[in-house]
Amino acid sequence: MLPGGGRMEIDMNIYDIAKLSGVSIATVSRVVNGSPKVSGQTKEKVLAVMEEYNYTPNVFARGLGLGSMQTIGIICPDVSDAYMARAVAFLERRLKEYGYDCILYCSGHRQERKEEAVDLLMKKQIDALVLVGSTYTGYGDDESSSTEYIEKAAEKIPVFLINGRISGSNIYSVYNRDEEASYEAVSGLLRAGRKRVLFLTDSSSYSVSQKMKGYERALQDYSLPVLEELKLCMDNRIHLVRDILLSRSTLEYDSVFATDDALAVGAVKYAHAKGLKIPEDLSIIGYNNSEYSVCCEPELTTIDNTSEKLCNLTIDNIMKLLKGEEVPAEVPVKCMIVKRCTTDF
Amino acid sequence: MLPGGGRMEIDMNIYDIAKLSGVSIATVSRVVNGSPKVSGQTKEKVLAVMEEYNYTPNVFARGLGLGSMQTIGIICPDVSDAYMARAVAFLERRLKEYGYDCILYCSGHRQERKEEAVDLLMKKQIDALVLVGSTYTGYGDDESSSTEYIEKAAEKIPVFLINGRISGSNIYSVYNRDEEASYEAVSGLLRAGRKRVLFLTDSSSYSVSQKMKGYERALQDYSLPVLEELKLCMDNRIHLVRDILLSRSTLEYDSVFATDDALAVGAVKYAHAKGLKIPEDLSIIGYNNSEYSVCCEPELTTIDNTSEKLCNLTIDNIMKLLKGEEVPAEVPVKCMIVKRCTTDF
DNA sequence: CTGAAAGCGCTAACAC
DNA sequence: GTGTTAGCGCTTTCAG
Repeated sequence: MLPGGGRMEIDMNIYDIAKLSGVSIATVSRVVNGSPKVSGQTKEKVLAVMEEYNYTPNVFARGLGLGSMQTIGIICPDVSDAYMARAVAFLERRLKEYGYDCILYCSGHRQERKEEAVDLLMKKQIDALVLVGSTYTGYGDDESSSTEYIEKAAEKIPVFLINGRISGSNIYSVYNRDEEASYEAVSGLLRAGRKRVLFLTDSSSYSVSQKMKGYERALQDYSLPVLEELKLCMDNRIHLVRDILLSRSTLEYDSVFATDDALAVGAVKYAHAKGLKIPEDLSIIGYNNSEYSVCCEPELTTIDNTSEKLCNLTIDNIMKLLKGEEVPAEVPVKCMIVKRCTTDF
Repeated sequence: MLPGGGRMEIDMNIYDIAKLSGVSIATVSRVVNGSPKVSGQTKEKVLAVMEEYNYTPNVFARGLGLGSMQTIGIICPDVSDAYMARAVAFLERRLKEYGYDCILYCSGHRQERKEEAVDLLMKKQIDALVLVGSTYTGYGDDESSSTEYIEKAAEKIPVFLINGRISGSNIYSVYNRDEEASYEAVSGLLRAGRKRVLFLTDSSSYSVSQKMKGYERALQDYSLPVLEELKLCMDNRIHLVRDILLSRSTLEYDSVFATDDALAVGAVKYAHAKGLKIPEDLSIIGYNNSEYSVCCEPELTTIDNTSEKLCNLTIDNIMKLLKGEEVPAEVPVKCMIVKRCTTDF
């Protein structure tokens, strides 16, 4: 039974439209693709018929001929992470403006699954690949991390790294100057008299390694030792972080530099649980300038690494490249420290 | 110039593989699709060749024939929202396990853009459509909100609502019992002696309307008036909420019931700014049991509406349906109140 | 400017 | 079991 006044919604194909408008399928194809060599009259006629019957070209058939489906693959370790989510949301929105669809893959941090993600996405005949997060830079969770799979993908389609850095042909990196920002932040801590800075992270990635470099460089500049015991890695769930910190009761530190806001909030919770005053007894710095940083009490001093900026630069690159223009292989971006209440500098 | 020892990576097609393994394309197709009627020997031979040349069937050609690409469309208003992000991450992961890819669209809350999202996704020949969030239930930001576009999509492919509820053929809803949970929560507030409960929300959706119903029913059960001035709607950005609340200095209330944790945190920040004690001077309840709720100080009493549960039920439905099994059109799910520190009940 | 026809790579009847 | 063949719907030469 059909609804009252509704037209029967049967999918039409190019032949139907051609017949209905009294032209050949080639002509229909031309107007669909906006070819200039169609007379105004025919064009309008065809357009009218397409409109009337609500015709949509079949993407598969079109893809078969063209070998492209106006689709861009996005891979990130985990969209439920606030930083990733913001980046993906932003990418998706901008890319859609340009008429591209996004296929999303969450790969986690394991090498094997990252390779699989790239593999599967490549089979989808995507036009470009965007990798969000510096985990895709050979610093995965397991030793054997290699970026070969990315370089291989780049042989076929352009690969864009957001906050990652791989050099290779057809690979384009936009990343934060994390080393620099971390150096500044930790220096601030040391300048304010802190001696033992806990380095808190939740993964090992290029970005984390940069942050650690900055951390170590600052320590060295202040003639302080780099202590392995002061480097901790754990999942970035607030209560979990607090509890782990509480359990490590013999570990001494007067400040925390976290590679992610949620970790820093965990440290804040730890301070509360121990009755430590912030920033007097414990000074804390987060990373990402996420909503978490204004959620806790006191609010976090954090590093703003504006994923929007990285995303925008990347999208510019994508569009340029797809239009055949030249694009820079590497774009480093400066991050700013947002001073709030968990530090006294 | 080709890289040293690498094999030339030219895409092969089914004909190449057929030739190389000395069989017909039909046989290759059969082994690709795991057809049982292929002898073990031939199968292995073909498999070996496919492996050796790293053959991948062309998805377009396959899609053209099958009219499907093992792809499921996901639409949500905004992945950068914590609740959505969690749901999308979860869906993506589970769906991938079943061999489905996800195309993601963020539609915002405007009717026009929601219709566009569905439209565009339908053209991608997706096998099913998942709508995350109750905004897709005719309660969008503008008056003219209709769910006709969803019903129309459901004529072609099954549509699954996560935390939304539309009845119609080929539409399957899994949603929280928000009315009930809100009733319980607000009743708790009233039982503890609160008289003026601020209702804080960030959108108008089916879910919000249910929460409001529960709120109003509780009020009525305690013979308290439903005051329109105590219903506020604003973006769920923490500092923004705090500032708006501060600016509405004449508005009086002794408790807040928020439809989202971030809003509730905004209220916590407001209380801090005004020097109000929580929960003594201001009692606050959030919604979603997100990390925000354990991030602020004191930690939020909130309603756990476990998107995981809704997602799991939905995925079960999808898989059943795609296998031709029967599935329930509606599955209501109970939400629990997680009591933490911002209430005194 | 327009039409005819040859693919694109794969699936699924249908024969053998 | 295996091969042959006719599409799937569209793009794109190549003629006209």
